[in-house]
Amino acid sequence: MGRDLAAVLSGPVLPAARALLGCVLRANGVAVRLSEVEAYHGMGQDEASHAHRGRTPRNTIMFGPAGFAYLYFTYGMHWCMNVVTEEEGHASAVLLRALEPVAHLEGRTQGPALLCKAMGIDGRLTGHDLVSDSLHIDDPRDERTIRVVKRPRIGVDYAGHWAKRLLRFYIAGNPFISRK
DNA sequence: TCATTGATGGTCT
DNA sequence: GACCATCAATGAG
Repeated sequence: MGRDLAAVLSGPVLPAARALLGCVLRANGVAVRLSEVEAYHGMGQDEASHAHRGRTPRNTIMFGPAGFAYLYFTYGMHWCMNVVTEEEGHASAVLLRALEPVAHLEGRTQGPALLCKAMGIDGRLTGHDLVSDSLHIDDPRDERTIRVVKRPRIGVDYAGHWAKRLLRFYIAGNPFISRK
């Protein structure tokens, strides 16, 4: 991971989420481009965040330093991946919701669980950093400006006014999006 | 096109 | 015991 991206991930979650759009994720030898993400704030704030009630065994990686993977298992069958952001002790993260293949890739990639399935990512990677051979995120430093669409997050209707906040981001015009 | 539901099991109260 | 940052299949309109 480049120095600039690492610095942004160590800062506030909104710019971090924005910066991850268009970045190249590589896992198990496959490279893809991130096309849709969601931002989740830390403890005591965001009612949709896994960390909002405090630290538990599951979410403890969210409280660590930025640039690590937080994997969680949900609905009895799906893995979803986050990138931890902000400084150690602040539990915010960015959920990876969809990606655009850059080479041949089997299966659909529009949705957080589909993304993990297609990339062969599961709970074994939780707590893993994003600078290794098996898991890596890089900013391609593309000169093109990415137009970002902001929408409410998916599947968090229980979260009161936090459900309405525009914390879901995707690349405008990109077809690899989980939902219109 | 939209709403509903079953699958399936970890996590937290 | 209830809930769940999901997905695919189903059926109504």
